Amino acid sequence: MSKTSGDFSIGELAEHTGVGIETIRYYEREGLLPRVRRTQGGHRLFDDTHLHRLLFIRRSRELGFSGAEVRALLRLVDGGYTCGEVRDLTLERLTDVRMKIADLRRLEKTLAEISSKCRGGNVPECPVIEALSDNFLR
Amino acid sequence: MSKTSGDFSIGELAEHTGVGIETIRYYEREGLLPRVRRTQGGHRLFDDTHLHRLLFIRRSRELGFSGAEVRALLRLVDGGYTCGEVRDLTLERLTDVRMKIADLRRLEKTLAEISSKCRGGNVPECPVIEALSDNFLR
DNA sequence: CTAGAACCTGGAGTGACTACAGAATCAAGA
DNA sequence: TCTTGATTCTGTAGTCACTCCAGGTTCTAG
Repeated sequence: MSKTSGDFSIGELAEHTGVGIETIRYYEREGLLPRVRRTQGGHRLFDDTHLHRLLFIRRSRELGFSGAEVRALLRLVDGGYTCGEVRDLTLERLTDVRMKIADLRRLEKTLAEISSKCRGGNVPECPVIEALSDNFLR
Repeated sequence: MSKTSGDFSIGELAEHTGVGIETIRYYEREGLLPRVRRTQGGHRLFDDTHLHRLLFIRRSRELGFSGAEVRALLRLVDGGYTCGEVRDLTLERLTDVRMKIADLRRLEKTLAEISSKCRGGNVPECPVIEALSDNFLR
């Protein structure tokens, strides 16, 4: 089996998707990507289906889905999913993200407050430190 | 050295803070918590300072600070810094937090968008999957 | 045909825990 | 005081999602 026009080497696939070579091999090992064709010499030959699946995986990961969740999404894709199942996963993720944002905004407020009280200089006693240890993160 | 009124066992500390026993030991090993007193038998004896520090660490971790970042925050608390240094470090954290918030808000927007298009149910066509599969995310 | 770029496998390392085995210690009741 | 069962101890290994490396093989352009 040799490379034809529609095929990618692993390096080309990595370049097209922004996913590292090692990571692609890892995904294959873990079964997120299906087993792939090889050349006589053993080099991997990918095609468009791999490209799409890999982009799907990358986007899902970027959105914060865990490996297991990506696996679940892929199972749904592969085997006749229902819209409801997918929506549940997505909404769970959304709730999670919103909670993290709320937490970070509280922290931002605290950090902004205490840093605004400080005008720098070499004074070794700084009220910020007290604010940090007492107030910080309630 | 034996346990007195102000002391906690590791189990009590875990219960008070919601941090697992193994994780507390891990933090001590990694130097996030200072070396702790022991009974004659070798059991750890914690006090309020450990309690506060542990709560601080837990909260920071929950907010997505890495171990290294928590370490930096703790150095702030521990002192030995001039007011100027403290302010710089605080502002660095603040920038960091704001970037994290921006990232998460983009993420939230995307998740909300794609999940809002979905009405659930048993329909086998799902806009979430389509969104993940197509080029529509950037 | 050859040089060197790209690729291969198997294994180890990372960060931040988490789990476990087997031994020692502790606290409370008889 | 003794016993019993809960708790804690150390040290090691496992988890997740990669990432890096060594040492060897294959591919491709000139």
